[in-house]
Amino acid sequence: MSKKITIYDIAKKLDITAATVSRALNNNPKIKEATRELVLKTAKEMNYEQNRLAKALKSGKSYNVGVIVPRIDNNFFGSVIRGIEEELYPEGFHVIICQTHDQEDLESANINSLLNLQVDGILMSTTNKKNDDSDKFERIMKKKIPLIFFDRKKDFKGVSSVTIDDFKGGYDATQHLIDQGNKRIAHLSSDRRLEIYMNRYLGYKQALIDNGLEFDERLVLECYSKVSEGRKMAQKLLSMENPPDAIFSSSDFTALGAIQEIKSHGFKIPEDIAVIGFSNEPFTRFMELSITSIDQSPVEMGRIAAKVFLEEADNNSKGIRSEKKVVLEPELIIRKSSLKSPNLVSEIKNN
Amino acid sequence: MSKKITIYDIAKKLDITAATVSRALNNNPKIKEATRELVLKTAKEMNYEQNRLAKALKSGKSYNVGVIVPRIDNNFFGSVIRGIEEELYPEGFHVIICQTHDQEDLESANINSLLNLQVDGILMSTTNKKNDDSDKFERIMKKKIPLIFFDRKKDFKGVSSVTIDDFKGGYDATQHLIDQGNKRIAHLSSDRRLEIYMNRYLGYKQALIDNGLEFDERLVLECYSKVSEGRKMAQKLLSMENPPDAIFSSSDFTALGAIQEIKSHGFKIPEDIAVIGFSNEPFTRFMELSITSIDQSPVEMGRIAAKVFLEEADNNSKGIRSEKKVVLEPELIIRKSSLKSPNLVSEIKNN
DNA sequence: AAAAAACATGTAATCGATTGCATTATTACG
DNA sequence: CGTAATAATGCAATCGATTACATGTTTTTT
Repeated sequence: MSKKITIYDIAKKLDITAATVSRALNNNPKIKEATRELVLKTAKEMNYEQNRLAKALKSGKSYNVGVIVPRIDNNFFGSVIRGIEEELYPEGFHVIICQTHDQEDLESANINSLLNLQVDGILMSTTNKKNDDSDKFERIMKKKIPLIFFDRKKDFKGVSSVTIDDFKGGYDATQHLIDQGNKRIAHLSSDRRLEIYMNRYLGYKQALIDNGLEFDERLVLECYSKVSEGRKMAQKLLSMENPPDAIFSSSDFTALGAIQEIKSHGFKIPEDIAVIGFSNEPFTRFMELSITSIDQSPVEMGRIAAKVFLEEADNNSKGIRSEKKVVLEPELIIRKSSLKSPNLVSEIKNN
Repeated sequence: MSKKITIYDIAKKLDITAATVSRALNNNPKIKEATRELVLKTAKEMNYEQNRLAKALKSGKSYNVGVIVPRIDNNFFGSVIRGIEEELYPEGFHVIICQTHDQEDLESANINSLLNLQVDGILMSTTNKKNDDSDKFERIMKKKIPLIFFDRKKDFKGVSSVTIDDFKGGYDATQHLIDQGNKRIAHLSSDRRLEIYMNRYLGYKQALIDNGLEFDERLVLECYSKVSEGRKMAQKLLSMENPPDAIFSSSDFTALGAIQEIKSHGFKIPEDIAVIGFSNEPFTRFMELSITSIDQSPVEMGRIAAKVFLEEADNNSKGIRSEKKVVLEPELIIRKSSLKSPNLVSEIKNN
């Protein structure tokens, strides 16, 4: 039965006002020490718990932040969310999760839905590909609540973002393949209307150019980030009159598919064809033929995104507008799938 | 600037009362059709959005549910949450995520925190191991909001749960190993104060007994669910005077560690030692030496947990108390790490 | 000891939406 | 056409906490 105890109940019991109780509980300096202690003690005795909805309604702050991702059952996004949650929880914020499944209409719906909930901020990895469709983001900005992009960002003035340097990731991966003696390097890309894929592609291209290698349009294929797609693409590459000697994939999953396909054709990895993925998914290091990949430090990304949010929320309350673009360094994790020089094998990290 | 539009703004504009506006927006039948339409139209024009906090305060329902898991950057829990989110979102509920990191004090803190938020229900996979420490759960039950356990449950009267039949999982895995001709089967267990691990262990034991095999206490080792621990345990097993010919691990990660260790000693899998894991983590099927495992259909588990919550919330409002214990069937996914009979190799599913 | 200053508490409005009850407008019917 | 019945709307309280402002109380100062 135990009904909810409110400050009025405490007030009645002590024969004082709810206002006094509220102040006592909030450490308002105008309250006599004795009163405060009495209130605190009574509150504990009566098992009082603040109604956060009421507080939120009054203050306009819900102490909830919305996080929108394509999907959560995925190591990368799961890890980012973990970082966000861990950073925000100690500050009293709660994290509300929404998934878009890469559908733009769901993304809009999620945004509306979160705004209705009066979230204090939105952290998201967008799935938005059209440039003209920025209304939904403007709705957030109009509400004056912080909007922070992570990984998949959109460029707006006044909007912060935390990303990794995808260009450098693509560049480093390609440079590594070149250093290993590969000359004809293919690239498995993905929807380049998303900045991340475009930048990985551009990094790849630049590395080729900087090293005086030919950039062959036909060696760049676009596909979804799925194992099966990787297999298909590898098949295409293998059937070319002049197949590549290495593949830089913008996804670990397509890299895996490519590896499976290449092996099934009797080719050796990395000797015949070297392969590099992107994201450093857990399985890349678990494989017997471990896969070289680019680590994006997702937990760190989440933590930083959360910190940026906290800063902005703070600035916001002071009327300051801020914009922060954090770019993290990608880390090339060299593993067996790309390392030809036997004298370097010992350098392979086991994790 | 655009301040938030409330029903009062609409009321003022139309020269009617907020009450009428509220009723019109809520399709109250007492409102004249013309008025309703006018209100709806005006609301749209003015870009009205309901303040869910106010509604929640008044109704006592927040349309938020809390989900507590050990961690979210883990395929299993990520997938369960995905299922929960997908089921609840269309019903207007939002999912608030909390992580316990397997620390019981954090679990308590999370529960308190969610209760303060006035969540309408809590879905959780407990990390609680002590039997006496049920106060925190009772706090939830006292609040009369649905509490649903998934995967790692606690048994309380009136509390629902969605789990898989871990006993059967353990039994099936062991039976499969026996069917493959193994006689000395070890078991890598984990903290058996948690029902799931206890049940997997019991299933393993029962299968041995049912098949007339000796149950050797020394072949049961307990460790954390980590790759490194799996290696350690495998080392122990290999150094026995009479090592096992198969290992059933209650975790895919320890299974992987064991496989790595076994291979490094020059033994063949599954010929010398067969290995089975538990959870069907993505990497188990990606490996070249794919790992046999038990699938727990996590997304489904999440969906069902969410459905049970919805039912209970509904019952609750009708004053009905309900309790539902759903037990899902585990599925043995046979892969290379356990399949000795060459004539069956073709049966291995590729996914 | 009176006035001023400092301190502690009370009063009442507010956040935005909902809802039982009262009131008014409309329709129906004899 | 008057009145009962019904439909539509208004009034005001409520959910629980916060807070500017008013009021009351104690302490300090001279």
